[in-house]
Amino acid sequence: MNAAFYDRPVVEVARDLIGCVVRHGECAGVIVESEAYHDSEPACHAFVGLTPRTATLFGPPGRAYVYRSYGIHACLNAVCEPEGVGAAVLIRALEPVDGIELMRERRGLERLESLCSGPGKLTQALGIGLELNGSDLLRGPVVIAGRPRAWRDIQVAVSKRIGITKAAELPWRFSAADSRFLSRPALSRA
DNA sequence: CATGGGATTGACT
DNA sequence: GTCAATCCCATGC
Repeated sequence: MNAAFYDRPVVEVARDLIGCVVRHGECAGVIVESEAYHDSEPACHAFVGLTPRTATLFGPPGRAYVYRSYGIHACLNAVCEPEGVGAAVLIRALEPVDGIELMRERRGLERLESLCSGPGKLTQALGIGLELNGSDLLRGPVVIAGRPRAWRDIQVAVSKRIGITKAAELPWRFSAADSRFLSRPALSRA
């Protein structure tokens, strides 16, 4: 993975991240669900413009945007598009690959399919907190690597984004077809 | 300075 | 299916 990968239209990057690997320390998982957000549409945090909260989104591509959701959870995004454009891909679900026992400890759960099947779950499983906001996804501590061979020709499904009230009709959610590790099934349409 | 709303989750009816 | 937990921060007075 290189810097140019993220310096592209955010919807393309969201699709291409399916099958890629997120790693933090000994824990890692394959991305099976993602969503695109862009400052031109109101569901994106960057829609309000450049503020302290959105500064990371408008910064250089290839960085992590980590924010607190509902006062409780952290959610991980990959910042995309050129500096000055507020856009990012929300990582919504992973298929656990490495460090599974540590994930189980952090989550307090055994079931493999429940460890990373949601944006707040996977940050808990991988130990990703707000202190990693703005960190470099090419250098770490959190890194995203390209698709393993087995995931090279995976089928990607398209659907509507989940859990938002504004611009909810945009088909900007992507998922690995038939994955058992999604936050919700991808029933849908392009 | 006070207020209100989430890109969610897990527990409960 | 319903609902509370909990906190950052954008907005408005």
